[in-house]
Amino acid sequence: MLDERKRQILDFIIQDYVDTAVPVGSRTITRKYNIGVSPATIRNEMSDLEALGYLEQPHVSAGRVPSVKAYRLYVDDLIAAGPEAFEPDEAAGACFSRCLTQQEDAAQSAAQALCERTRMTSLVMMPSQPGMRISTLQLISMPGNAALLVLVTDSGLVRDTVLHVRENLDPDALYAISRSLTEALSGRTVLEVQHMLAAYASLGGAEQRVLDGVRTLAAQLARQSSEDTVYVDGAHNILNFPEYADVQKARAFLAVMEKRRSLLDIIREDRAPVTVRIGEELALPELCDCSLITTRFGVGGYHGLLGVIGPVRMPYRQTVRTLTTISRSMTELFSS
Amino acid sequence: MLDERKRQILDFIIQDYVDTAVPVGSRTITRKYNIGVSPATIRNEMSDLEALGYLEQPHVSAGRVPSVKAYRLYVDDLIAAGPEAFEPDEAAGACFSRCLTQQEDAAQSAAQALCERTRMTSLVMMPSQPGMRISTLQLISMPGNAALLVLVTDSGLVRDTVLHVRENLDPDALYAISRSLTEALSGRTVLEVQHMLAAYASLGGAEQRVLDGVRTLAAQLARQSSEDTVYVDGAHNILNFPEYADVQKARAFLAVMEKRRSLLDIIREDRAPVTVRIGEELALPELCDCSLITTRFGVGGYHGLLGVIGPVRMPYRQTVRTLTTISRSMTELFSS
DNA sequence: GTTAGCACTCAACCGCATCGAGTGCTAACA
DNA sequence: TGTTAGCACTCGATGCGGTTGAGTGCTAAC
Repeated sequence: MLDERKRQILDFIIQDYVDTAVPVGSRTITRKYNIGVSPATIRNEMSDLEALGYLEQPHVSAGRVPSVKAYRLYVDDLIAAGPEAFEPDEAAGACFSRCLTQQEDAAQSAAQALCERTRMTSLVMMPSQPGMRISTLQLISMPGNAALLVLVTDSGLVRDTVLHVRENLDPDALYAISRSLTEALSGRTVLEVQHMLAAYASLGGAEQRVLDGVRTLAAQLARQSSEDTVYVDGAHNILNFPEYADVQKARAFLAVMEKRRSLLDIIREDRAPVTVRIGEELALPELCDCSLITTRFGVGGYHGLLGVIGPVRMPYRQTVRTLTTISRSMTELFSS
Repeated sequence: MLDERKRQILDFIIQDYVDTAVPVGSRTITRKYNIGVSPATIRNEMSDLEALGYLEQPHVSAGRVPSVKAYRLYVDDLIAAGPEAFEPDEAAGACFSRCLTQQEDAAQSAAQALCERTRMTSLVMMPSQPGMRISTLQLISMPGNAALLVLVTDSGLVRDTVLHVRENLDPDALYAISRSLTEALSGRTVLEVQHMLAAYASLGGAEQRVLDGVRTLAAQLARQSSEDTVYVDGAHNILNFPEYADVQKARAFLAVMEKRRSLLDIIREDRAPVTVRIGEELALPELCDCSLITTRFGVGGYHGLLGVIGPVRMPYRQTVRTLTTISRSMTELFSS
């Protein structure tokens, strides 16, 4: 399609524009990248590239800017080699703490590491886990006539709540109750438990408190088991980019990041190891100057997504490296 | 000091400027607030108010803007009546969920409610709790050769971590270990526990894992017990104000909100039920266009702070109402 | 196929005039 | 003595024309 030189010039333009955010002129290219031809030749090539749809001119006396089609070409080449081709990003790996024991902590740590390293906006999607089952229930005595109810699921999720009881129960009694609760409910899905307990709505007394607590936690988990959750971090980093020097645009961007709903709708179906959406491909007017890269992590039945959102003019190669590195760490974490 | 009419004019100017963010001219006042004198008279009064330091002129042909001294006068009057004088802000109360069982959740919910209602930036400070003691330790069996270690302190804080053990321990055995752990460590401060366990650094095996887990949790709590923690929410709301239409300024603001350190240094010592800091009184150049209102909550030995940060031109009365309302809810929550 | 030369375009910048909101001052009035 | 109408003045905001300079497309020569 494109001959060698055109391709090289296009790559130079992408590279330069990603670095500087300034439209690239023919002289800039001859000066920065010694390519052995004069600006006039470059101009001819650039004119061809524009005719082919790879370049755009903001106005006639400005340099050229890569089009979405150009980024697409560049990115397709980049990821064609497969995620294995990316050498790990040590610095990103170092940001990510490996001694995390719970899903939520891991998701947040991954989001943090991603935006620490990329200086863009990161997102982590933990997929819904339908059919989540209860593994253990345990009551723990607390100071001040209270007890902590802890619920553990088969997938390793933990939720707790404080119950206020009238009399101070001794640990052995709490343990006995815990055992019978676990026996009664272990292996059931959180939805089943919710329905089962709806029947005991008016026992009264301490028993009622305990069952209400179980139901509350089951309800929380039921929501989690049916809804994908997204963590977003570093949304304010968008202010660092000249593309969002306009406060109105920045606000619109932040609003989208906050709602999360539309973000979820976009990424939910991603199945490829690496997916890149560029500019209008995102199909959200607020994000038309943005690109979104997502990678999958997880093993077996459990798959989540990591993503980075930044300006269309982003360092794709480096960002994919960072993402795949953190993805691998997450996969390791979840497979142990 | 100020005669009745001067005072009224000053209040009008503050009110109008808070609403519109536009310097207030003499004709605006006669038009909007029927005060029964001509613009010329207002001008004379405004000239006096400027000489007294209550008004400022951005430039000679603009209207007047209230000075920090004017806001100070206004605010001092406002809070002189004491926090009881503020009728509760029902709408704010409705944003705040009362069925929260843990400190962290409550703090976050309060921060959310505050910025939901004020559309500004909210902060919640939970003070350090030196001498925090361990109340209960409990191991709970988890699927996949793991155990959850839960630590409860005398102040009701809960921390947990997942331990990976080689063999799958049965619940009774875990309970027995929990009881002896609790017996050994209950009543000790988290610092003591940290030091005690440093001695057992190389037992090896499952025992080691458990002790390491306890030490990790104790270390987390030790940090929390010695450091005040601040929750910040809605920092991006600053973009809604024309004062921060400049992206550079907005970024500087967000950076301060992120670091938290300097925020903490400012509010840490607040003891009054309501404290208001206006503009330069905050002594941070990044916040020179901001005001900060804090209120105390809590009972007995436990006192935290709620705060709202917004432009100097903020609706002080309404904001104090919202803050005192949420403060009261928090106090109720903590006294139960 | 490449390149030097040249006319052309257009955003950015600057200076200048205009406009209008708002002021301070003065003199007249109640 | 306090209030007000009138008026000159100030100065930011807006708009306009000219200049500059980066960058282009085209043409002709190599």
